[in-house]
Amino acid sequence: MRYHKIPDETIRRLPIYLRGLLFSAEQGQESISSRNLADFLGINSWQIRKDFSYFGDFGTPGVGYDIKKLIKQINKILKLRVVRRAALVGVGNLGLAILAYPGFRIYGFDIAAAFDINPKKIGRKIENITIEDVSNLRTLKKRQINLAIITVPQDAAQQTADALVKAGVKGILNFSPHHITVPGKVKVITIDIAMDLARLPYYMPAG
Amino acid sequence: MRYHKIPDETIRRLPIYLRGLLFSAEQGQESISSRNLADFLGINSWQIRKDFSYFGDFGTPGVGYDIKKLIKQINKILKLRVVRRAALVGVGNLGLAILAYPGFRIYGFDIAAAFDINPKKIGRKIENITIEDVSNLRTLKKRQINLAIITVPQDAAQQTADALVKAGVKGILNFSPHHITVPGKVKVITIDIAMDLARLPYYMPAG
DNA sequence: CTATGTGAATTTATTCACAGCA
DNA sequence: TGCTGTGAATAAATTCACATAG
Repeated sequence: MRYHKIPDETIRRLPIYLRGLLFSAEQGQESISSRNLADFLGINSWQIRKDFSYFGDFGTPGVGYDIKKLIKQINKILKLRVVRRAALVGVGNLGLAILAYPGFRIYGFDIAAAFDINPKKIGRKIENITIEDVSNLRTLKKRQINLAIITVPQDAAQQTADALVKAGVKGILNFSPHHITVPGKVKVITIDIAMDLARLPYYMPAG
Repeated sequence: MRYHKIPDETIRRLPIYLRGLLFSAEQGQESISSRNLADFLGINSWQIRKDFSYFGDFGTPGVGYDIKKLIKQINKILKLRVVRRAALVGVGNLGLAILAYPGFRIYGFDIAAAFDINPKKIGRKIENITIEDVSNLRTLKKRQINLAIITVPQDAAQQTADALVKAGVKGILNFSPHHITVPGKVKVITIDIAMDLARLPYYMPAG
């Protein structure tokens, strides 16, 4: 299996592994067994071993996996080795929460700019970032920002995406609960934070 | 295929369909073809037809699907027909954003209570909800709240979950980027809003 | 002629079971 | 003995192609 393409589902799990490995590294551990990592993350150990087997040799039988090497390799696969600058568009409640959310840093992301359409918000400084008018979006290319997070109301999502694509953005994380259409070169991941709640009752015992 | 179990992946997509169907209904449409729904949601039309085929007969060849019937049926499957009351624990930035987020209502959720550990926040009123001390969590059972949303810092996630389970909660949407362990009867869905961003670079063209 | 509904084919992912190494 | 790594087996999901109904 060594030289096969890494399955999409494995790619989806890599950030989860990364989180667990970074935590273990922080604790001073140097290696971890698939079993221990499994318990910590709530994933099966054979799933972890299988996933890791798609790339390289990081484990020592009887001991476990070399944490540092594994972190390095996962970062390489996910192309996270360089710090990536991202722009946030829409500084409403959700936008504010994302600006303040510490979790982006551990994956190497730096939210470097924030935009809004509301004149009252423009110029305000949040988390060391000065909010700019959306008309400034076209400066993103020069500023070497090619990732964006959309947190605008859903009826503004598509036009925001259009402006971002025009500004040279190549990846969009869309928190507006609305599908957006972009040229094939641009990758979009859409998240509706309410949607996951919607399938919780299905899995809950009757009552 | 009519009488088979609905695949988990289909269940995951049902809330997406619901969103599209509710939008179409709002526009005054009475039926919609798999193709139109597909374009709107960014999903393949054959995937939609296959998914719908797992339950009942809602389509008319040459016309499309009956929107109202379909909404009713999806709500029934997801057990969303009754308004469900949910509690939110952790009124930080993300918690505030979720309290203000309108998207929960369309799936029939009502965030009916909010809790925090910080005495300065307790008693404050946000979106018509008075923030209570976490020690009040044990009143949830009496108040018939059996769903909860966790937005506390990650080191407090497990103990929050424990308190929720003790209070009779049966489903948890966990926004703390940390796996939590609960008895088998309780369903947990964990979301890390940064994690999805982490796999964006992998799918982006080089540059 | 348009659009559903579904068996069958294909692809993809998960799970198992165990050989082999430290 | 403990834990990795991986072929093989199983399961699940996607995609196709087309018969069928309005």
